[in-house]
Amino acid sequence: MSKQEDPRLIATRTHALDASLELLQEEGVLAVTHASVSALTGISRSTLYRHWPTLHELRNSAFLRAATSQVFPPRTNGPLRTDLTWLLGGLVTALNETPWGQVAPQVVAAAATDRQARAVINTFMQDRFQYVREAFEAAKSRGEVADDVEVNPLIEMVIAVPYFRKLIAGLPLDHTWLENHVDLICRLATDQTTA
Amino acid sequence: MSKQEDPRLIATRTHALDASLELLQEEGVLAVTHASVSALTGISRSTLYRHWPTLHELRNSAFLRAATSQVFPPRTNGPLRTDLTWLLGGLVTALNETPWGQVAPQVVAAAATDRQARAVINTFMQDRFQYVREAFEAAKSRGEVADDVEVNPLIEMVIAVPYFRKLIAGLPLDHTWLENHVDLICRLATDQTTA
DNA sequence: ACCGTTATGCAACAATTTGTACCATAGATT
DNA sequence: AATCTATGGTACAAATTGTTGCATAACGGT
Repeated sequence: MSKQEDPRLIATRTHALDASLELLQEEGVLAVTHASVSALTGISRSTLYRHWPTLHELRNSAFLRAATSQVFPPRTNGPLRTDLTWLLGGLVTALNETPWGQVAPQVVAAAATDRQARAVINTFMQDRFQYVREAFEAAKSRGEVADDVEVNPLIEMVIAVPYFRKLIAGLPLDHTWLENHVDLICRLATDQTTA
Repeated sequence: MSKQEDPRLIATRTHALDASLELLQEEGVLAVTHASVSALTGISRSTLYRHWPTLHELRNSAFLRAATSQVFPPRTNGPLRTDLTWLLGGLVTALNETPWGQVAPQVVAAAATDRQARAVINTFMQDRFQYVREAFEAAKSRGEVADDVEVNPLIEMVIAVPYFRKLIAGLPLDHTWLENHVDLICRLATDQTTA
């Protein structure tokens, strides 16, 4: 049998990453160091170095935690408009009210030079894409969307705009915007004049 | 008469920022320090501290230089499709082949906690938005786009998707994609069934 | 061409940060 | 109870960061 892990290992990892995430949100990546996490948790610096030998690993662990801390279930039953509103509502909530909204831009920046950070973003995005894709496929199988409609660009649009608004342009994600956005996407998806 | 600025000031600023930009691209924001710039340029550390007393100022100067180093002229004569293709072509080139593509994500990350960096992004984006807006307005005055079409969400879509692909999703910006993207936008803009 | 002004370079320095090693102790597993 | 194993504490070397004083070189005006 695989032997259980020492509860002390789990405890320090958990506490340390909690603190890292907090620092990440409030003061940015630069504030996440072995020293600062030690000060915030009471865990000794040497212990932290044992768990995460390099700063890179410590920060990437924090990134990963931020990315996985907010999952919500997709939905593909209702009409396309309802499904998209649901999915985007979840994304909006995640960006507005969970650590991910604060942390994502920093992971994005890290991803420009760090392949581990890039991997965090990629897997996270693939999941998001998959959810939206399922909504479109379901709409196709219900006949709500024509079979020959290319969904890839639509999926991108669905997700790109909220991320752009929040991370890059610094614009708010409110209910009015959401309705409008879903409207546009649905028009593109159900327009029969597609080439 | 306003006396000229000491050429030595200009020279050090120029050389230092050139080097900062280089470091920014190749090794990320963290690599931009008074010490590293000094090593790369030969300018003494103390001189750099005189010009940029804090690390913040040094890095923000580098950000600003990256943001302003690539301007290209807008165009509003041809049909909407042509104008948009032109504008997006410029953006794609900027993101693919100028420092901005490498630097932008780092400015975005900094903007999450630093108001100066946020300002750099904002002014930069406002210019971009303005260019695209002018293209749509011109199309309206030509009667190519109905007067009651809301352009703001369209402008956002035009710009959001390439930024998302490049900075966040890590996807390529090629010619095929560009054509496709312009197609979708034009369909939204010229569709007369708008509510 | 000269002279006061100003920017730069150099060196030395304190303070902080970063990473490593060692040892004693507390907790976990058998 | 005995043996591992993880943690905490300390001390330490090395690198980094920011400051200061002074000599030198370059500039601008006369």
